[in-house]
Amino acid sequence: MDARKLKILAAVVDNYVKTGEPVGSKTISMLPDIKVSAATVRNDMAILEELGYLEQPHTSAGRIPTFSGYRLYIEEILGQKQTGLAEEERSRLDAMLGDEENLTEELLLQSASTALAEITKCATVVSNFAPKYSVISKVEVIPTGKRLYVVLLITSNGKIKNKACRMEFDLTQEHMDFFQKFMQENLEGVSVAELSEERLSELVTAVGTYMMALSPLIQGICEMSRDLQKNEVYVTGEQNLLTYRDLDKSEIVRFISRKNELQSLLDDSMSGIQVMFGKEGNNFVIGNSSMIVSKYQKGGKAAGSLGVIGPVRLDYAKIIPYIEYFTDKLTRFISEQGEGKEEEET
Amino acid sequence: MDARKLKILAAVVDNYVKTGEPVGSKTISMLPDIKVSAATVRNDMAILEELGYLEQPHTSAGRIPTFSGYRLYIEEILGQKQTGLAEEERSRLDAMLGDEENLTEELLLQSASTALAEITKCATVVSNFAPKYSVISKVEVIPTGKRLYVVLLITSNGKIKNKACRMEFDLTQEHMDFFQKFMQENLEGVSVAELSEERLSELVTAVGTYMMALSPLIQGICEMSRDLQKNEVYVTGEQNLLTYRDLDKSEIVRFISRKNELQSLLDDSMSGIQVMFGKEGNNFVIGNSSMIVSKYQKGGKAAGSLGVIGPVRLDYAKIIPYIEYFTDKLTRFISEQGEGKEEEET
DNA sequence: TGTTAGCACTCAACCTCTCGGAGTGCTAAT
DNA sequence: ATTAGCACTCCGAGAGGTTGAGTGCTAACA
Repeated sequence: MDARKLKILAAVVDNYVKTGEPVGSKTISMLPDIKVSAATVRNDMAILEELGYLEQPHTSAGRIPTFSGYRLYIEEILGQKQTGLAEEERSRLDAMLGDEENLTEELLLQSASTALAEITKCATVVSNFAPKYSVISKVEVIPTGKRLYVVLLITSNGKIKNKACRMEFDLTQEHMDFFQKFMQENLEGVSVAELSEERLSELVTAVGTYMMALSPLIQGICEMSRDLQKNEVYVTGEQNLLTYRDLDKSEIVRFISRKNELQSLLDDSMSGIQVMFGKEGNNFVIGNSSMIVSKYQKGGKAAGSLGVIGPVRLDYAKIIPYIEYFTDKLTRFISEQGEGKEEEET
Repeated sequence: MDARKLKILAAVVDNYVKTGEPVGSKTISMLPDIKVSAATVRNDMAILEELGYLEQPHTSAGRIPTFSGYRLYIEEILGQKQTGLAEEERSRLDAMLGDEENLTEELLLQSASTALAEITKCATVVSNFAPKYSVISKVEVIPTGKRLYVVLLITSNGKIKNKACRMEFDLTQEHMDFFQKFMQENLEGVSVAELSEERLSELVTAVGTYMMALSPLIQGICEMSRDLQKNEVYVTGEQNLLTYRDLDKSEIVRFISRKNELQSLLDDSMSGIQVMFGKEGNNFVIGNSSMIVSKYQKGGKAAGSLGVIGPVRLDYAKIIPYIEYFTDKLTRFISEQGEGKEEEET
């Protein structure tokens, strides 16, 4: 695989991304940094096709990149890129994030993902790995109607969950005080990760038959803790996907309604930029789509990921730096925020 | 407008809804309850066209209903329908709502809207009018990080809002206790509707310069109260819209991203079934679409609405009873729930 | 041995033309 | 008032032809 072939591959990708049309040998031979004739390019393209990097939609059409072709191209880009973004681009991105007042991790994630969706005209995906170290900091019960109570669960990292529970009968103030005190004592400081069903059912038995009636509340806590342990995945800008002709509309629809399954693709295992192509195995994602994600960190560990989902035909050279910029920013922001918290937790 | 013309109009609508093709005179003349010949039907159709109820896509094609045609048709349906749903259909719908355990108004709304989306293959819209009579029942501040606090607002009808606020400096326990007590005293029992910006800024001044630093928290309450006063509008099943050929895809996309503007169409003014057609003035809705909504009630007043958005070409005769069934159910459910609450509030 | 010009070949895309059929409006008869 | 008959309109599907971009191969060339 000599340098010229790589150059030709890159030219095919660039051109195809730009125009959406198969790229012919003549087009490439006329590029400024290709010094050889169309015939030579043709020979090389035939070889690239044999190697599985290019393909022809039909005889007598130009070539388009295969998934492997894109992969190789992206590796090339990632290998040589060290330039990062121009100053003006960075400030443009910053402007899109909105004012820095009152910023929280969540808000930053949100604005980053909408900004990314707007720039790239793709759907963006954000996931927030359930922090292993967060602990319960508060449990509360609030009556909101006849035999209707809301249980509130607050974690050390500021997540608030609430759940309405219907009871068999009205609770007395005494009941509620007891429950709250009991839960506070038994759950405060308990890591969310440890909040298993068993642990809670232990509590139910500990609470005794007298308090049997409180089990809906405990059930509620159970459900909330399960939610808290789940990685959250949000997708924004799905509409953007509809504008691409090379994505199948009905697949997009299926994807949108099953997007929670994305979770399985986004765990905290890998780090750095990761590019996946649709329908290479994972058969719920959209065929002919690609997903670019990068992780952001918290205390040295992957804390979540941010990325885009779009057609395979994407301007990777532009989009990858954008995503990296945002995840870097998130990592930095969190570490600044985190300082105070770490102290608190020691 | 004699009975036969109405029958013919209805036949055109029925047929067009079923097939999507313009309907010709011959098709209609062969229907069992049309006793006249095709030529007669043609004459009547020409008159119906003159009256603006039918139109021709082009000469020498069949007729399709105009918006007015649909309107008239729907009025007819609404006029004569009193049958309601068959028992089996009702139980089918009930089954789709899931188990009745632990049901809240919100959950019921949610399951009704997903069920409706599934049955009708349309998008469904749900709005929850901000209840005018709900009052603040609890205010709370919880520290969640360095200079980071969450303010919690709970209303008498069980709505919980929370907002993270970044402060200039860390609050002492004393500060927090003061704030909480102060707010509790001044806001508890205050109707959400009265929670204007002015009222809150009065509080800020009342609190004095000493507590000036607490203004981010009060700001937070401000924002939450604004949210609480807003009618909530949710749309589900937008994907379904994409499957209709007679809706413009790009309009759907625009609609999805601007769906919060629906709010303006869904206020608590009217009640009963209401059918609107896209692009008859409201120019943000989807052209050639229709929206059927019905209101559900709480204490005799409209409390929210539930409906579907789909192509104009809808089986109104089926869908309208479905929607009515769900809104009736909601009204009933709420009034059962409400009993306890009303007592509480007196 | 790598590169290039030349040439025959392929195939999608586009245009044009034709033709059938569904449906109409009108008129005259019932 | 209703109907049969008839000439007319126009969409849409299909057939056929042309164009042009692009290819693979071969033979000549450095």
